[in-house]
Amino acid sequence: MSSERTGQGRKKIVIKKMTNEIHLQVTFSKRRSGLFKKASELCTLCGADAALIVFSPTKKVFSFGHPNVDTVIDRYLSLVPPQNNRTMELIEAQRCANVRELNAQLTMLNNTLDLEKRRSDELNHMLKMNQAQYWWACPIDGMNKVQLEIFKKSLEDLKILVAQQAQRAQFFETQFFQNPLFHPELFGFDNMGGQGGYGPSGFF
Amino acid sequence: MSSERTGQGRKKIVIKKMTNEIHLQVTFSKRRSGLFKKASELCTLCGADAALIVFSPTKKVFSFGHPNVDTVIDRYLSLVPPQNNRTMELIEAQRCANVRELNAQLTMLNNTLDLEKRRSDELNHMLKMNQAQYWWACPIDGMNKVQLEIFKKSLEDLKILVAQQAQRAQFFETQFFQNPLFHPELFGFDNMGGQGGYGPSGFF
DNA sequence: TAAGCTATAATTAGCGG
DNA sequence: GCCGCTAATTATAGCTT
Repeated sequence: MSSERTGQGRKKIVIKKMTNEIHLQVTFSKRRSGLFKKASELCTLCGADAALIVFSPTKKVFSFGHPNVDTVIDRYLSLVPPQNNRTMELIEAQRCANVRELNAQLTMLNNTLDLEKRRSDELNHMLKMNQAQYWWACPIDGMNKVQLEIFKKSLEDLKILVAQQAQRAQFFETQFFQNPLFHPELFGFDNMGGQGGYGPSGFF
Repeated sequence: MSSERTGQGRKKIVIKKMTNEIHLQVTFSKRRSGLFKKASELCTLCGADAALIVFSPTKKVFSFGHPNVDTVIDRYLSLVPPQNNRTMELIEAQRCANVRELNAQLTMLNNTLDLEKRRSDELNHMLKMNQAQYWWACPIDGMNKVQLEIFKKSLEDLKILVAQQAQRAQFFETQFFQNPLFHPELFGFDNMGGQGGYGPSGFF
């Protein structure tokens, strides 16, 4: 069935123009998305500004910019930062911080939901197993007790996660409902407002 | 002699603005070169044209272009209509629409999570009751079967809700990652970078 | 055409010089 | 700050569905 040693995995390639058009399309698509991801990560991690413009072999255009393409291009074309419009700069900076943060939040949210989905599936499966067993085993025997302990623990974790998410969601809702552009005191807020670590580590 | 192996090797990191300035500099340097390498490989492998401009946190500029930066920029700018006031209005309107929509999403998400929290509490309580009963009642009697049925149903509902939310979140993530300021359909060409989902399982 | 998989190549975080 | 090292994480080439 599945364990045919079909794919040998990734092979080394030489960086030369690909000849096979089909492979080229696929490779372009994969590598393009990888490139854009790396660019966005660089911006997020290091607070760098960047613009990336790519024309596909079929002449389609793809672009990414932080804070946005034109701003970076302008800066590049004339390495003179607009001194005459500091307010706009601040507003732009604030907006970008929000968008960046928003992206991070959405990423995290997606991760969390993904995890919850998986856990939900597991619980569901476990429940089915439990039910199936009721026909031939008495749950008073240790086995079911253990299962239920785990089950209970999972539910408690879920509860906590849900509560945390609700809190986070509320936080951002607040952020956006109050037009941030008109809150100068917020202008210094650095990327993330508080309650740190929403990576896997900070979360579980 | 190869003395003690002090390094533990690479550690997983969260894609969030780095706080340590020293680490940030090093990371920027490494990742920048990696990014430029990837860009150049994409051009060579697929015959794509690309321009990449990066401003370091310390405002230094780095650029790469194939065939060269200015050519690609010109080509890009010629595709994007001049930034007249009407276009700016459209862009701004679009952005506001996104934020408004996002707020609606967050509100809904909050409501959903609230509901789920309550349901989770109920289930938890139910489970405790269930466990308590194990000492004197055999769960094979209809009562527990019914409870577990409800439980199962609840989990299934939760699973669906979570899946829906994940989809929505992904939609918005895509919206923002793909340079939302330039919706191609507004300008008559298609630069949809497709393939959403940076972050979880990637992206963002 | 796109999406998923898996083994492997490539990148890079954390240290030390 | 740059270079090198090593172990782990990520990206992805070649297939399959």
